[in-house]
Amino acid sequence: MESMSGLKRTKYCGMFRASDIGEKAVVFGWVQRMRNLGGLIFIDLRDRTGVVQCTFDEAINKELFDKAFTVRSEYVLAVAGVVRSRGSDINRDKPTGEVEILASELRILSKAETPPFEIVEDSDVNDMLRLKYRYLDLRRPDMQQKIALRHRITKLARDYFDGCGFYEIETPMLTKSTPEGARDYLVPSRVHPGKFYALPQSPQQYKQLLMLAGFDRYMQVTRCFRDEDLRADRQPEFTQLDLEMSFVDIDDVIEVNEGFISLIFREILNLDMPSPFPRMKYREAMERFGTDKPDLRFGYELCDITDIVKNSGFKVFSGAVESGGSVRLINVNGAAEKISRRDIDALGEFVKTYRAKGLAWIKYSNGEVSSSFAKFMTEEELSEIKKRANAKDGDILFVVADASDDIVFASLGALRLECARRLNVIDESRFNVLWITDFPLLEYDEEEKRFVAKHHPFTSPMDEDIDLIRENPAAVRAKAYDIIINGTEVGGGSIRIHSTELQELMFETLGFSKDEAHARFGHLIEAFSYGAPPHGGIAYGLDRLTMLMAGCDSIRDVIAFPKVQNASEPMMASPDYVDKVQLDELHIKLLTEN
RNA sequence: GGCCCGGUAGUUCAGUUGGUUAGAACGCUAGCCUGUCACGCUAGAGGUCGAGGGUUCGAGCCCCUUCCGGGUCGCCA
Repeated sequence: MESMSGLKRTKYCGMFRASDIGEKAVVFGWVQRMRNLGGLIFIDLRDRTGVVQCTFDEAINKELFDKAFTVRSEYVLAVAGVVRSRGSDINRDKPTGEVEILASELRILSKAETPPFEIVEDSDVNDMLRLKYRYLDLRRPDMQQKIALRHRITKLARDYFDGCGFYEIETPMLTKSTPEGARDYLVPSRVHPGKFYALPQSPQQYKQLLMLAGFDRYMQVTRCFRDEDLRADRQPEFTQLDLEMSFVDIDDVIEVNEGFISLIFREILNLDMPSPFPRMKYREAMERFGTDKPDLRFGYELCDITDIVKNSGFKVFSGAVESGGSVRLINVNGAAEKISRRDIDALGEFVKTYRAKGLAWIKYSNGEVSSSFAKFMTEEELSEIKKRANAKDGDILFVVADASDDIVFASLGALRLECARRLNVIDESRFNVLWITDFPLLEYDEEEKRFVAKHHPFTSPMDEDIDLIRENPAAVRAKAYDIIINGTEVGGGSIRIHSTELQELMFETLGFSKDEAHARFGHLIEAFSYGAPPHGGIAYGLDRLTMLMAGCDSIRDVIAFPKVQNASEPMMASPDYVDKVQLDELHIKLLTEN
């Protein structure tokens, strides 16, 4: 091990260009690769900006050459020398390919074991191994770029919202468990035996209280915690870009945020996102795409044929209608020849995961019709279906019938995406952004036999729907909006309730007694009584936004130290057992033996 | 909690109806090589086939259990 003392970096490795020829250079970095040609050694030295080639010539300096010979991959080096041209041997694939550093000094600052996997771009290594050695995985250039991209998004966010008059204000991590919503991560209290803090699922109540406090505009880049199962786009701890504004209605929030989204796409991806962004009502999104986060980069829209088949001889269809459900289809245009019977069977299994009972289909191919259900239908019904679906020769239609609209929507919405993926019809270079608005305020929960808030209990109903709350809660629309990019919900927000009366009515509708409501949310209700401005906001999933902009399939790729499916973290090996002394101090007794 | 997919050398993978000594590429080690840049050439080392049990004359392959990972449904106000 040698000291770096006396050396000062002149430039990052990836920054050397022809204009630097003749300059003295000092670089620090990791050995990407060594090429020994016998008498001539090239070492590619890597830092976060890229690689630069360092050259060691036996004929020029035998001692230095011999030292370079001992270098291995991932050693940490300091190299001093002179930048020189590579003459005719330039490498056009690398930004630094025209030059090299002819070394006059080499210091080995740290040796390295052979890493468990190669540190190269786009390496295809088992996730568990990558995460166990995440510090090595993060050395890979593509990972460095993703983390850098994330930094740029947060930096632009802070600057942009600062320019719009937002204050960045921190809210507590140790807070209180909330009755509704996701499971909380709990933190035991040493000083209060038997009591627990909860880590925030979101700073929702705090940011509303900041509006009542008169800060007018607030933003925060903050960690949130939800103890639920993981997905490719869900981690137990994740980062929200959280905003709240006073004296605003829906359009005011949307306008500020369209400015932000346009800015980051322009600055980072050099893409123009013309605002205003399209808006679609929740009901339309469900009817056309079967989901409240539609990907509009392709067609295959849903089509309702309930009225056509309600009296048909096919009991699967007519029965579903009789039970109050619906029959809908998607037309996978031009795919009749590309989807085999085996594929259809697989897609049938696919929709069953969404609780559909089966998948009916009809194929128009070379003037012939084949179908799983045509024999039960009249010619008239079949021609009506074809007409409604706008089907042509070469198309295949998939039909789902169910007594529950939710199941029809969920399965066809997912099937639509699955077909698009299988047929590779999505233009991945495009970004499709839109707002979904007019969400229902409430949903009926069959298990709890009561209405629950679709968004959260502080969401304001539409002004014109307030009177409906008592007589027809299901029909009340919320002042809520989600921003969807490429079929991913990257943000959501709402205008909040700011009157005590309306908030109490809301709690009443959700089935809380007055006492319960005050026990759980008394602080908020009381706060509203001291002068609350109309306010609303939005929260972005920063991980998801970064994932989309980085072109990744999982948010784990844009989180430095993510967790795996069982919510553990392989590198630190968390969670872990703790000492009994620690537990005693926290007044905790385990039910299971360690 | 359910369903689907996967686990073979350091890494990524192949491995035939169950049949001799489990292979390839990359990486690694050593030697040669002065213009490479995925350097080249030569040689070599490297395997509890995730774990446990079973069937069989014989299991990487078949069966059971289990662990781990990925995706997903439920869940995620």
